[in-house]
Amino acid sequence: MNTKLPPRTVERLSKYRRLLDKYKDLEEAHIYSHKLAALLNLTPEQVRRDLMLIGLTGNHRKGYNIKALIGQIGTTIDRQEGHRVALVGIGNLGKAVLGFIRKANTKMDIVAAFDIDRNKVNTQVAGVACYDIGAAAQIISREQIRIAILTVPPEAAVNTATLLLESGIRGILNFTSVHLDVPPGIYLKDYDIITSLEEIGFFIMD
Amino acid sequence: MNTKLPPRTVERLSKYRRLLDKYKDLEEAHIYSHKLAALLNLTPEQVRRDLMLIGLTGNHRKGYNIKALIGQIGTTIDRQEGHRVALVGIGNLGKAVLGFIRKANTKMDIVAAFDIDRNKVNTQVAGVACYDIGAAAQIISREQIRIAILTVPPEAAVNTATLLLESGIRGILNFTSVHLDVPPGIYLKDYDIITSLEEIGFFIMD
DNA sequence: AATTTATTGTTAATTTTTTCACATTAGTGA
DNA sequence: TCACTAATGTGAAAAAATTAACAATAAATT
Repeated sequence: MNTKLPPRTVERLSKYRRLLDKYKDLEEAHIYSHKLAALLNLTPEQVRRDLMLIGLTGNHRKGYNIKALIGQIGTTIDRQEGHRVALVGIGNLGKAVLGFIRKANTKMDIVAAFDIDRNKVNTQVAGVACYDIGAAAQIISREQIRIAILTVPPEAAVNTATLLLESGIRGILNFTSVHLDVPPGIYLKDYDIITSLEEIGFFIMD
Repeated sequence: MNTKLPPRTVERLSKYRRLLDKYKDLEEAHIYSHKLAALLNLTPEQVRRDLMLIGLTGNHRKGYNIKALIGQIGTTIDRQEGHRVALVGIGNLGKAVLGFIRKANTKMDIVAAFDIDRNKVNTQVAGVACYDIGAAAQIISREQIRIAILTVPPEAAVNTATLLLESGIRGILNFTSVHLDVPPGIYLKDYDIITSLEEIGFFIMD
């Protein structure tokens, strides 16, 4: 588990696996770098380099063994015991995230969800126990949760994030479009829909 | 409107504006590159270079004028007439996207939504007219929509995307985690929640 | 068994992006 | 008015990421 992999490579490895997961029981046992590249709008060189970086070696004639590839990506980017994740904010976006993860066959397990809505607290949402945000510190600690997905309304973002960090969260996927100030050692990843859209707007030619 | 801006710069410009939009009527009239950098986890040099690239010039003593900054980013990355956008797939994620855009004060206007659910078709969802996906070609052409946000279930992704492209869509923001094959000239941007999570999982230290 | 072919593995070159370093400069205050 | 301070603006250097190029090679073919 080499922490020196470039972030872009880690992202692509995750994508290779997710794509090939669909292929693994069907079709061919092997795949060429150029095929994989075409399926993900990358170059074959990039694919080969990524696989080289995780010490995976292909067959000069048949390409890469799909199961070996999935396995090697797993031993590289997964933690053996998986990751225990909290979903914080069970609105439309939160529910959508639950749906994605449930289908995805990943080592990321959502083991608790938090909200302030009394109608949601103490129920199950898509099979996940939902707690009041006030219980977050206790549950996160008890359940040893290290990653949080933040899908609360923007006005709640900063306070909620502070609470999460105090509770032992080490990584946050922040969908709130609010800037979060996190101390060193915490891995924060922001995603902002508007930014993505505006980028598309700029680059489409008219 | 210089099409030669690096994609990263365009992303950051969008973020500067979104952040400063909140500041523009309050507080100071100016902001320093180091302040802006701190607010977005960037370096001051990066901020200054980005602003330099769009021809914006600051005051050596006061920093950058916030309104001028917002204005200049707008003339650089916005199309004057705005962008007409379709939301395709009105599930949880689709509704969440609607919410974000409604709040965001952006030039991206969602002017139509599509679904196959009879309960949604011919209603308004968050103020947006909802049509049957079968009417997409007609509506997209009539409304001159150029950008689509794809939030349909994965099994519908490829066919829906094909339909969109045939209808004149030039840019797609794809949330389906399904690979889309698009011809040159079409700007495709993928976002995959699982990939983001797995990246966090890899980089948090334990 | 030798030849051909198409692919991998990897070094080198290139391009892109970020950071450094510092001259320039607008305002401050002695 | 004249230094002083704390910014900006930007060329140059460095780092990161991608792409090109091609030797090595595994299988298929003759």
